[in-house]
Amino acid sequence: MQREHKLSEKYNPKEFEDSLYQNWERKEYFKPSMDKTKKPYCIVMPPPNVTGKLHMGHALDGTMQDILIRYKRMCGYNTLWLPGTDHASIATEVKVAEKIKKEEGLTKQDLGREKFLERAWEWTKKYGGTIQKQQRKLGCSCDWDRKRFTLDEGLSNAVLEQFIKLYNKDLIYKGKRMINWCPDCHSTISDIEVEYEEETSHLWHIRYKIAGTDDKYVIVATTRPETMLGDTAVAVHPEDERYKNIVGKKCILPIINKEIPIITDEFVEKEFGTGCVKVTPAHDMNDYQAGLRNNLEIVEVFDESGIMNDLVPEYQGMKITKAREEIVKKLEEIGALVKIETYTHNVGKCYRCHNTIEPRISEQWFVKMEELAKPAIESVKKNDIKFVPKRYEKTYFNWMENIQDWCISRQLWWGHRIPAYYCKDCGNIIVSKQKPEKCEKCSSTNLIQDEDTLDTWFSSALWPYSTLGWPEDTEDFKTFFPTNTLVTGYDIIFFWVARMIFSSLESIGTKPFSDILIHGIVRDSQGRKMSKSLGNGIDPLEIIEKYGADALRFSLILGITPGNDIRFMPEKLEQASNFANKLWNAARFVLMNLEDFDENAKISNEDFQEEDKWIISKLNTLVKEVRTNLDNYELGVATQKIYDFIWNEFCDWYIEIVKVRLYNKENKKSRLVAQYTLNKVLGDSLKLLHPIMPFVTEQIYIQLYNNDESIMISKYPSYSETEHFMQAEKNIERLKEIIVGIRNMRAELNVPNSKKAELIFVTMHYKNLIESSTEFLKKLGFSENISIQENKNGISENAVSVITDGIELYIPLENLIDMEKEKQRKQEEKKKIEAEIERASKMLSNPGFINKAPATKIQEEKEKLEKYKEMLKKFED
RNA sequence: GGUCGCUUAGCUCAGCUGGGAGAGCAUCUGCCUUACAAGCAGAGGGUCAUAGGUUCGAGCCCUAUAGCGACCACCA
Repeated sequence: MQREHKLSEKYNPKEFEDSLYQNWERKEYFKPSMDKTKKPYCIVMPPPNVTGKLHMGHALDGTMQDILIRYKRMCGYNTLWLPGTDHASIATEVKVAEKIKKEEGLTKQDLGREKFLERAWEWTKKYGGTIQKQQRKLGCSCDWDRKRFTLDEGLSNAVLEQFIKLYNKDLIYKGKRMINWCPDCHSTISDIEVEYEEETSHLWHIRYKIAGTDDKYVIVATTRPETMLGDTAVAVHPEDERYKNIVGKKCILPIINKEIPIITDEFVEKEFGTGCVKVTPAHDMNDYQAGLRNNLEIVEVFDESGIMNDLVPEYQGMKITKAREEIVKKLEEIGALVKIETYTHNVGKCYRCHNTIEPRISEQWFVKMEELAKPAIESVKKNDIKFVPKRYEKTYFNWMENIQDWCISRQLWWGHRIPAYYCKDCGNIIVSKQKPEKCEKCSSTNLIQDEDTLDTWFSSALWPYSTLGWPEDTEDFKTFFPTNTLVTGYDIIFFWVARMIFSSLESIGTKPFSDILIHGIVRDSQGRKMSKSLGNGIDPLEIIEKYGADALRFSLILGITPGNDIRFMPEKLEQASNFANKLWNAARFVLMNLEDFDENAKISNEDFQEEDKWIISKLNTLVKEVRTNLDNYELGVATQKIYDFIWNEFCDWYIEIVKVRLYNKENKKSRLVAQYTLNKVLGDSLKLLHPIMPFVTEQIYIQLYNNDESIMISKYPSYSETEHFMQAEKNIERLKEIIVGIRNMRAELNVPNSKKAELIFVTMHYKNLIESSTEFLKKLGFSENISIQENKNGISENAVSVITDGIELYIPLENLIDMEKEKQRKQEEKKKIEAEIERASKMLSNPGFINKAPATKIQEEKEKLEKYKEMLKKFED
């Protein structure tokens, strides 16, 4: 059969990446087979923000997942990779509000809830598909028909179901607590959404007069003088001798001249400031706790927008910052300000808008964490769920073991509205999926729903099962849950991973996934985090445009270790793209020489020449190792090994060795076997590489096998005992050594490759091997004739020698070289061997080594010593 | 304050359960050898942060120290 290939002369990913992808999608290769006889394997994709754009982090995340899913698919699993997006409540709401403000000059409130949500949906519909288009560009083989969105009907139902379940079990409650309030987003945020930033400010020392005295004072130090209006005590450490005498007395709050008690509490640090703390339970987390312990009154100073309330009319209506200035000024006037120190401390900021967080007391919905955390810790402890790398377990435990209740209500509109209804008449709370007809208690129909929505992570926490159809008992859910691998960055272990675990354990009773593959973040070439403000972000789409998706994927994966950050180096892209190019050209060569290849020809082991067995055996070992690496999530090493094999073994050696056979059309059998081997090795290499570089491999594969079957549904190569040829591996390695020796010698003695020279081999053991390899030895050894003899008889004293274990090679080059240089070279070689002998003998003469080292190791060293001794003799002959 | 990670060639990083230090880029020397100059063939370059310890043997295990980084906690 005549074959021809259609690979263009230059590797150009743009020519084929998109069309291959469309073809895969059209043929529904991304869909699970739902074949019951196959083992299921499922990855649920971490949902990016619905209106987001693909960044490098997504690219890394997507590539890793795609490698795993493609690998498992080729291994015969019934695979599902389920994609989707998150509504990202605050992020989206802020963006939409900004747009409306900019375009129409209206605020959210002007527009009203209903209208605002309409706009948000419009926005979502407009930008919602962007990231998925981009993931397609990257080659992600997700089943797009199953894509989910956290605000979909099904998922929203799951959210309600979960909420009600937890509420009925008393695991969700409404309570008045101190929460983190973002005055700008006008909403609560959870503890982990607060980011602490260092800020240089002041420490104001203020004196409070002790009641009943004229000249006795207590001095407190504070970073927030404006909250002093809400002070309801001053606290000192119980063991602080300095203040023993005033404890239990009262002091007078300046400005409002109110008497407040002086109390003791353990939370006060004696060494800090003056050792006296003003306690403002309404506006500080610690003070709040201290207030609870000491039964202190709670006095609020400002409202939810950060505006001073009517506590002191003078400051009413001021912003916090303004009030601070005014109050400091006032304190100075009345002589209560003792000193101002410059002070650097951490200030809590909103992770979204980066404005200062105000701790406030407010009535909110919480998830009770204590009970939920226990099984979540347990399942990781007993390895039911495994972190890769393992060290992240510690991070997880640390957090889970110290977890606080989770504030889940948000004063936002874009999200799942809390399914709680309040009876206006009797105050009863009814939690139900739909608005009840009437109050269960008083039968009033005057019911209103809670205004708040849920934390976006509440719905994300259900993602692994809500996307599969839960609470319905769907086919997908039955087949794929619990899912297998979760791939995500360490930055969302708390936000997301931990919450998925306890949510699933609680409401379904099983883990949501078995393995958690954690990766780091992609940094810029200087190691900085990529960020909008720095403008150092690299757009994966630009990279794909320039280098192709394969190169991007390869550069992100090669040589990485799980859980470590990676630096994005443009040089690495060059490497990746060069590799694709190398493979492309190798494929062109193979295809060129396969034009008359008979695929149906029967080849048996006896037909192979030594080099065929060598490469097949090498490939066989590679297959075994790569499978193990991929099974253990060592994507970086697996990639490195495939790269090394294709470039350094297959291209650099096998193809070069086999050229002679391909060009000699006389010896049909030899040529056919070479063709067979090329075909097989290239084909299997493509398969091995396919999960990492899906596009080039497919493009070549189609040409190689000249049919319609896609590489992505082909069988991943597996190790075969019958393809293991130890002796052939050793033999070819020996010949490689000889050839490298010749090349070295020529380079060092400046013998141009165009000067052909005779090769005289002296060997007993490798006679047959060399005889059967003369053709390629001539080519790679820059020679036109080769002779083999069993001893050195008749060889010129001045012939250049290359000595290896078991083979001596003499090359009569006397007329072409500087004999002085050759002598030096020989001396160097000899020295190296002597050094080896010394090393081995030293080891073997060490009684400790002989007594304690494993026998195999000792034997190995003995053999080496013998070998080098033998070689040294050859030098001295 | 606590936890974790990193420190290996000029640069960016690999190095699995301890058994002769690797890659890519950069540098230097030769090559347009009919798949590939995005290439081929060679070369140089490392007391594996420091100091101890365990071991016959340590880049790898243990202890301490230093520098860098991340996360958690939050002393007002």
